[in-house]
Amino acid sequence: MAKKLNVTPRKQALQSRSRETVDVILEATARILVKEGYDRTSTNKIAQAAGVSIGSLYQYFPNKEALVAAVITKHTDAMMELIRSTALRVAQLPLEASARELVRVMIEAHGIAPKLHRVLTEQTPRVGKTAYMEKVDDEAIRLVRAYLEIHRDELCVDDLDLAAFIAVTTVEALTHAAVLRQPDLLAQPHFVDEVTSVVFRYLSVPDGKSRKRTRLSA
Amino acid sequence: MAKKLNVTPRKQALQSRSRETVDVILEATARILVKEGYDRTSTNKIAQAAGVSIGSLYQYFPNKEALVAAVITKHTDAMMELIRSTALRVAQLPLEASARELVRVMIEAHGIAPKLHRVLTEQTPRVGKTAYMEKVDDEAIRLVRAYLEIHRDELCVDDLDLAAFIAVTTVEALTHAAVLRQPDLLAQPHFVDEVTSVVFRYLSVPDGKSRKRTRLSA
Amino acid sequence: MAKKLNVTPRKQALQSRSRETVDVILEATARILVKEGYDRTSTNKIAQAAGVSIGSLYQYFPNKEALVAAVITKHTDAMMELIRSTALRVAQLPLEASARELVRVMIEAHGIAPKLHRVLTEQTPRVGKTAYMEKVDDEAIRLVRAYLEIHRDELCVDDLDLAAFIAVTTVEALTHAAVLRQPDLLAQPHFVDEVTSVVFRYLSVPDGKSRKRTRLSA
Amino acid sequence: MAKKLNVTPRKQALQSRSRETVDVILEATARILVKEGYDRTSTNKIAQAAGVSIGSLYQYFPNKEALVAAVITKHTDAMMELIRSTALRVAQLPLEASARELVRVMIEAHGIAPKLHRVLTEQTPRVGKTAYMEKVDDEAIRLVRAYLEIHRDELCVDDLDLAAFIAVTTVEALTHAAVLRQPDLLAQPHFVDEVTSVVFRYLSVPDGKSRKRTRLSA
DNA sequence: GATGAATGAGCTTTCATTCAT
DNA sequence: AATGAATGAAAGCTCATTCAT
Repeated sequence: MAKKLNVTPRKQALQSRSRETVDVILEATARILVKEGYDRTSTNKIAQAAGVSIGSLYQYFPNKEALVAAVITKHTDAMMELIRSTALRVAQLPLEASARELVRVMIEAHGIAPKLHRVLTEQTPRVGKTAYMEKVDDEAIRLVRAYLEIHRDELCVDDLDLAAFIAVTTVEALTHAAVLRQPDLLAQPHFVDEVTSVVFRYLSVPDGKSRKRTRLSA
Repeated sequence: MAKKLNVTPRKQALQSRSRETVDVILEATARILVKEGYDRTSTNKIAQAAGVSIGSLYQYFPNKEALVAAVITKHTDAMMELIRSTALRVAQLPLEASARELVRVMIEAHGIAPKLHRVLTEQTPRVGKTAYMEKVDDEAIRLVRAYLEIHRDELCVDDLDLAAFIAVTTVEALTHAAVLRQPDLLAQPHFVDEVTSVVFRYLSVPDGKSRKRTRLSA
Repeated sequence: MAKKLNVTPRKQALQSRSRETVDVILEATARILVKEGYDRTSTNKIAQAAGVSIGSLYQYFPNKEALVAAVITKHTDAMMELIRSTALRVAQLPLEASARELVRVMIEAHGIAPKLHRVLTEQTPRVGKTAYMEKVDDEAIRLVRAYLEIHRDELCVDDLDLAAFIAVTTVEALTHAAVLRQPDLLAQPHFVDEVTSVVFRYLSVPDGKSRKRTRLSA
Repeated sequence: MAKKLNVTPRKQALQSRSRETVDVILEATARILVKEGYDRTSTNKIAQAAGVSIGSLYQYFPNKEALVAAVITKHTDAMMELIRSTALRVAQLPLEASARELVRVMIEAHGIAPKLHRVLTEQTPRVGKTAYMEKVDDEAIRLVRAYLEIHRDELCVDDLDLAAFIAVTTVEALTHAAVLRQPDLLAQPHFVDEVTSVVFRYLSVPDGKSRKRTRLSA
């Protein structure tokens, strides 16, 4: 019943002229998504905003979804690049400092294109197999999982998969909510402190305790 | 630029027959939203699924947005009812138990109609001024804020607004992610423990410490 | 690869208003087909010619092919009605008279809407399973086959299936070619004589011969 | 109203390389016509199938119609070559043998590229002034007319124009129908016998009769 | 009130054709 | 000569919405 969607770009714009055209189109797509929202975004508006004929647009992208998918990929790639490079940098730092860096880079990543981020988050139907941000989260979880493995004895948690999931989801959610709903929070320096504290306290062995945290009473 | 939207239902539908029709329409709307996604949802499909003529549908709702808005209101009201009643119940409980109850009720609330929840979360453009879930979160934050006020001396946080925001956002995000992406997590009882732990450790005074948590070193 | 085409009409226009709309649309379709040819026929032109909105057109027909299919059905039905009623009438006539009637009715049938007939014949891609005229031919062959069965002993042919196929195809082709390419032929009365003669001489026992025609030497 | 069409190829392509390119393009056109049908045939697809840039294609053919016209010409030329050479060969043969040869060569001619033949027959709008096959038929009629002139005293028909028209149209139609709709008929040797019989009996003086056939009674 | 036929703006997409390189 | 990126008119079709019955 549901129309099958081919989300892969149409041809690999190799010449510099077409490379440029593709870029112009993607930038226009992002602009229109922000300005109009997903629903009111149309291929005609995109082509017009890009200063490109509708025919050219369709030479590179088979449909609207493919355009949005390309924008998503471009944007999540940018976010992931930041996160990955931070992950490398903090591998040897102690837990608290790393947590702080995780928070910092998440805020930075959400700051790349906050309005676009909002549209992609709130309105874009899942394209292909994965919703926007899921792949960012998934890779971030893998990176954090690896970090936790190395720092296992500073931790009071058993299930590292779960811990990584919780840490990343929490930081992502708080950052996300701050960016979208309380942008003034980001200015206050203790916002970073507090979010870091959430993660650090969750993961670390409390002072004067044994590594294994006593199970909370039910 | 953007078309002005009248999102209020058309008539109060006080008579019981009308009340019924409205319900039928809203249930059909939810069903179609789940089955087809926001984009492929059309008023004609809804009318057909509801067994109501398109004309009748427009007698009760002035446009498509109003339909979706009504579904959102209905669904968030149901969630809020759960949360509010829990809030009343736990007002006198100690912090940890309350946190646990907050987690529990959030999971419960997300379980009311998970597929609809997903569509409303991921695809529905903001209706009126507010995005779906924002009003749930906002009221939950107010309730938690009130609780924290009462329990202030069990806490190690200064800024109760921020603390409430963090607590609610975190629990909501973890619950949400679990429901949508890791539903098996919900079965494992220690998921609740862990999420409770995140909140409790963030808020509570660590053993053998003074109330005021020492600022984490940067 | 090839797009699947749904050629069935969309809804069964029961009310008299819609019945009328459907008729108007089909008449316009035939008109545009004749005026513009199949390729230049577009649903928009049809709607405009019908004095109907494009939306109304699509309420009854899912696509251009379905429109053309409906026109074909309507036209071939009209042809078949003529042919069938003639078949009934000539069942008891002797071979030559029947042949003459077959020729006559074929000319009549081709005269119903000769220009439309040309477009449907020459330009319309096969729709559904059967090309235009094939179903007419097929039923005509069945009718002639039945006739031959009854008049078997006036014939010099063995294979009645083949004989019916040859008789119908020949008459159809000659009529068709005359209508489309030599319309003046139709005015000359001996055209009917000659075509009748082709069929009659092929089928009938030559004077002074036994029923079984001697096989022509190879 | 209808766009004026220039159907003549663009340059004579006398150089051997150009000649080759033109051939490649025409073969690709035929291939695509068969594979996709006339409607879905596009110049871009043809260029791609030919391994030639769309620009080059337009260097040799001014538009799509010219391409199709060239394919038609090529194909009808091939058919006519066969028919013409047979006509030369049978000029001195008696009527029945000639008729048989006419049938045989028509079947052979229809077998040159049956799928292409079908597309050209059923879907291709008339190009220039003439429909596909009309020119084949017209020349075949001229050839048969000449034959009949020579063999006039073996015939029982007066109007040689009409007789030639009837003979050619009949054989063409039967062969055509057999190829397209009953290909198994072609395998049965008595199919040729029967078709020959149709023509021969129509044209020849019945045994024991005077040359002038008595007018069939109405 | 209820119905559903009708509307038409506007969307996605194709494709013959041009033209700068 | 060849290339293929670019063009844009125009096609097919959907769907929110209206309104005569």
